[in-house]
Amino acid sequence: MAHPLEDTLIARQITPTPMRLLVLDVLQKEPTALSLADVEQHLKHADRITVHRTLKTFTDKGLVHRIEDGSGAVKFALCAPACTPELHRDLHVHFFCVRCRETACLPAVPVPALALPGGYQVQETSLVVKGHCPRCAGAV
Amino acid sequence: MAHPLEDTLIARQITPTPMRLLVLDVLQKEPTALSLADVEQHLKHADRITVHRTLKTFTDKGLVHRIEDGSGAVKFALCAPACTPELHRDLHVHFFCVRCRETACLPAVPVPALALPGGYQVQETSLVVKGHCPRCAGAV
DNA sequence: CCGGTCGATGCAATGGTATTGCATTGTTTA
DNA sequence: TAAACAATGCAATACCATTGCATCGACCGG
Repeated sequence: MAHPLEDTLIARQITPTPMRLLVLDVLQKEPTALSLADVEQHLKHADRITVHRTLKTFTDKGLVHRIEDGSGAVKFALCAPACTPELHRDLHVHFFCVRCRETACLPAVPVPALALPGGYQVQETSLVVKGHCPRCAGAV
Repeated sequence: MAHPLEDTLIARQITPTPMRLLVLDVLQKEPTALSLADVEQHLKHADRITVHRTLKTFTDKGLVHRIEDGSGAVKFALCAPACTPELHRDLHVHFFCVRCRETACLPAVPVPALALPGGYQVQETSLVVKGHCPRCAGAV
């Protein structure tokens, strides 16, 4: 089809706008998770607040997921197609490199099932591994 | 012994001071992890920056561990005695209740071993589960 | 064609948390 | 006693996230 980016937004019930297409494009091209400031830097002429609200919209609609990697800033990455706003199905591990401060999604490593004590109602699980990524580990 | 709090600090090579003993006392008495603001609130007359540096000292010495639970503020909780500044041995799951915003350590739930792709050098693993704690789940 | 409504955008301003600089206090040590 | 050092406290700063408000533009009914 002619406009795959637009279709991606429409499938999530997000009105396609130029700004949203730009943000989505950046997210699709980057292999790592991006913070608000990262996206802003890719789109030199974009307003910070608008990007912020765009990412919030994407998150609410289940298009991207938030990653709190401990870097101080929340990062965002595209969700798997099976994810919905209500249920985040794409439970994978995130790796935060303390050297280059990049956060990578590791879809091949699922979050293992946990046996919590009784009474806890789980909504979401976040598993972040910190260390050196292959590139930085080799460069030391 | 007469001063178990002092001995705890000395064992970690931390000079005991009144302020540090107070902070340690608060951490020991609270069952949940505490943020900087939480500790500050327990110690009405304590300076925020001093508490901050006290917690930083404790973290550096391996007495407490940092928990980034996504609440926006970093929280702190006492480590197991086996932990050292170099190696954090007490790898357990943390539970963040989205209702009361309290973070609990779940020592009974260890972090499972992960099979990461080759090349990654792991330093630290953080597993935070979000949802409703037993108290809040029952109160709904 | 016109006016109204609504969503999206952009600027300004605010709030909260973490952090640093510097002066002061207090304790140890020569 | 004086110097040295650690700990403390105040002031100021930086950074990220968020909200309020005004504007723009598309869509819709009349």
